[in-house]
Amino acid sequence: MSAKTNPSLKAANLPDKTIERLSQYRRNLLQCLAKGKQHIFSHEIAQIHHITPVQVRRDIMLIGYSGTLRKGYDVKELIELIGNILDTQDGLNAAVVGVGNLGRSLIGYFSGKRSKLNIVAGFDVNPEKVDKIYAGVHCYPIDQLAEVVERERISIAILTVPADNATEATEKLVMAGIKGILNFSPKPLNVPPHVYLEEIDMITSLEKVAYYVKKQSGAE
Amino acid sequence: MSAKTNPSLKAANLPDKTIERLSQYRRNLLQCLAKGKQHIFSHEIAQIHHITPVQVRRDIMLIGYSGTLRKGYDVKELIELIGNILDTQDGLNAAVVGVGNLGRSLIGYFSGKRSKLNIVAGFDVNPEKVDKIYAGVHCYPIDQLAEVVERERISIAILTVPADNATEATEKLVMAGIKGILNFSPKPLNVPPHVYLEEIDMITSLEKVAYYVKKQSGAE
DNA sequence: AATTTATTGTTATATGATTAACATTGTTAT
DNA sequence: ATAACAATGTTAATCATATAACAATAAATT
Repeated sequence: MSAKTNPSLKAANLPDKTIERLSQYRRNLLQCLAKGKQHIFSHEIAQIHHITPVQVRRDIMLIGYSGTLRKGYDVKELIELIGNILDTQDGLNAAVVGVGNLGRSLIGYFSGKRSKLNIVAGFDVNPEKVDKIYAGVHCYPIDQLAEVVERERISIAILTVPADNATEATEKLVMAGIKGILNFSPKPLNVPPHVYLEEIDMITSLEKVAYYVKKQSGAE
Repeated sequence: MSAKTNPSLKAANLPDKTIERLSQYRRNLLQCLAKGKQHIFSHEIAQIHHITPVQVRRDIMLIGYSGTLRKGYDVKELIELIGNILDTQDGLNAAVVGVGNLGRSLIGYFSGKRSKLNIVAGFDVNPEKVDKIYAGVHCYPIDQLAEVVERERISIAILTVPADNATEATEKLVMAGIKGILNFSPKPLNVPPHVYLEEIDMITSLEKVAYYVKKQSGAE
């Protein structure tokens, strides 16, 4: 592929926020497609996501796709193109580390949904959970982490252990060669630069809601 | 209170990201305090959270607090001041709507942790869950929502219902007078402008991790 | 055929957030 | 007492993101 015409090169530096929105666009585009909708306008996408049509068009521009005037974007093509950006050809495997309520909720959520992003293992310290199957996902003991990560080609970890175990678990994940971590624990984690870390801080999010509720309620 | 000296007025327009960080600072400051640490430098806070000391000082400046040279910030005072920003005097009550794995995980997480932000009720459509107690939280049927929200003075909803029920549940929440929603469902929700909406999109976050893992792994 | 309209695609501007630069000042060392 | 230092506090510059302005054009209308 020549550098000039390679669209993935153009997409090499997509803004972070655009990546997030592409994921969200795709989810809804899939629903549109399921409903038989073949074309969609930027303002329709915008309305669904409560953003401006310009933003939608800009995002789509950045991934190098073009719609047709007066007809909008071809839903199927757009989905495919977003897939080219977000997915790998062979898909990636993920593991849930910490099979508590949250971990099981995530397993249930993903099981069988995406073909390009699969949860293929769970890990837990609790012997009662080990070797059980949760929504089709086998739960292994933590000390088999390195072994299973290699065998199942797991590159992503979803960290849902209690705060006190988060640091230790992270070290093991890094040692095992994990490439990306989605951290739900409220502890700031230390990972080397080649491991991508994404945080979901539910407590902070809730406190933020509280802050804005307070603010709107005529302040103190 | 004069406008000039009222610190809450100054704090009226704190950046969104600062609010998030304040919540995170506080969590760790509480731990520091528990360990007996009475003073802390900006670079220490920064190291914990993997950000720059300048950012920390700037955030603290914005809330109108001052440390002492060579000694850093008084941990206790800083915690208190962050509390003034984030908390209300009497605290706020929250409800978990959708008592599945995710909902229960959140209930378990918060139960008895924060005095200023309490989960006081759960709601679910499943008759088997109704009137059960989860980690001290009573689960009500959805059709008692308005009633219980008023009685328990609930202003915040944590929405953890399946995607298909999210829109309907949101309407009911808005009708019931909820002031802020923390939405875990992957559906874009429609709320009037006086209701603050914060989204946690776990699927998008995971797809983002996948994207960056792909990107780092030598592309394609 | 000419004009209007509805839409996309792109460039320019504005806003928001982070980082850098630097000014300030107690404390320690000489 | 003076100088050097280690920290804070603030202003300025840079960077990222979103919004606004507008250019282009195919389709519909007259």
